[in-house]
Amino acid sequence: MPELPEVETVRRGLSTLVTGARIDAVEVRRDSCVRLLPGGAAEFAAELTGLRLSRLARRGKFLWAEVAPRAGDDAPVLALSAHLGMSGQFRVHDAAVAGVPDPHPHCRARLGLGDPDLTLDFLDQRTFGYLHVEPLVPTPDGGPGGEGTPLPLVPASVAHIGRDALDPALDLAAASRALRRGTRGIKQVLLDQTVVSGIGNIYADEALWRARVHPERPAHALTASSARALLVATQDVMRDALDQGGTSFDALYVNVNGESGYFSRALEAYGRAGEPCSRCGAPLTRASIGGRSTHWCARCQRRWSARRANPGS
DNA sequence: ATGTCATCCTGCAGGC
DNA sequence: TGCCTGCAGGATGACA
Repeated sequence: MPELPEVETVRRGLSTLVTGARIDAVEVRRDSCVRLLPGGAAEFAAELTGLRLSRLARRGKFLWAEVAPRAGDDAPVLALSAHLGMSGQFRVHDAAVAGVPDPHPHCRARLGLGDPDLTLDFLDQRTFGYLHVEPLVPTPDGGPGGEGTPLPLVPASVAHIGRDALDPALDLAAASRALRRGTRGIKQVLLDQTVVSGIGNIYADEALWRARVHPERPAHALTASSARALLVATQDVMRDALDQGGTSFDALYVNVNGESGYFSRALEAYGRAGEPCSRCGAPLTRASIGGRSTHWCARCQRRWSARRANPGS
C-alpha cells in the first residue's frame, strides 16, 4: 500500500518526467476515479485541458500538481490532486521511446501531454484512489504546502491533513503532544492523517516495533519521551524505506507497489506473525486492531510503560 | 468534541 | 475443479 515513501518515490519520478508539460487531452476511462465535481468527468477534462503541470508536490500520501497557464508559474490556478488509495499507480509512456500501449485494464484515466510528448496513465486496480481538480488554498500555518513546492498552498481537500513525518516544517514538539491526546490506541492515532500524515498500516507497525510501543497503548498513556521516540522511529523507518524505494524504479515506469520488492525484506513486524522478533526472539503477534491487521512483539512492546517499579530485578 | 463503524472496490486465498 | 465467502486496505461521513 502506498504510504509516504512510496508516494514520494512516485512524486520524484513524475517530477522528473512531466514537470512543465502541457495537458493536451484528458480521457477518463472510469468516471468514479474523478471526485467531487458537479460536471463529472467532462468538467474534469475541461478544467485541465490546455494548462501545464508546473510543479509536483506532496503532503503525506496526498500528491498534487500545481497547474498553471505557463510552466513554473508561481501563481497556479488549480491543483490536479491525486490519492493512490490502495493500489493507484502512475505510468508514463514516451511514444518516441517505446510507443504508447493500449491502456491497461486497470487504467482509469489517461492524460495526453505535450512539450514533452508523453502519455500519463493513472492505474488503480482496487479503485480507492482518485484524481481531482480543485482550488489551492493557503496552508493553515503559512508554511510551504509540502514536499516539492515553496508555495504556502495546498489543494482544498488537503487543508485538514497534518504535516507529514518527513516535513522539515513539522513541529516535533507539537506533533508529540498531539500524539498523546485522547483515549484511542496509539496505533489509531498514528493512522490519523490529521495528526501527523503519511503513516499507513505497514509503517505504523514498523514504527511501533522500533520504538517498543504496544499498538493498543492509550495515546494519553504515552510519556512525552516515548511519544517523541515514536515520532523519530516513524521518521527513521520512512527514510530507510525511501532510500530503498529510490533505487528500485526506472524513469518511465513510475512504480507504486507497496508489497512487491524493495522494502518488504526490511520489514521487522508487518506480515511476520509467528516469526521470531529479531530483537528478542519471541514470536510476533498478529491481531485486528481498529479494523486493521496489526503486528507486534508482545515481549518487546508492552501495553503499558515498561518503566519498572523495582529497578533491581 | 471525540471516537467508532460502515462504506467504497477488486482480486486473491482459503474452505468445502 | 470450481464456486463461495471473507479479507485486505485509506479516507470519509454518518452516527453515538
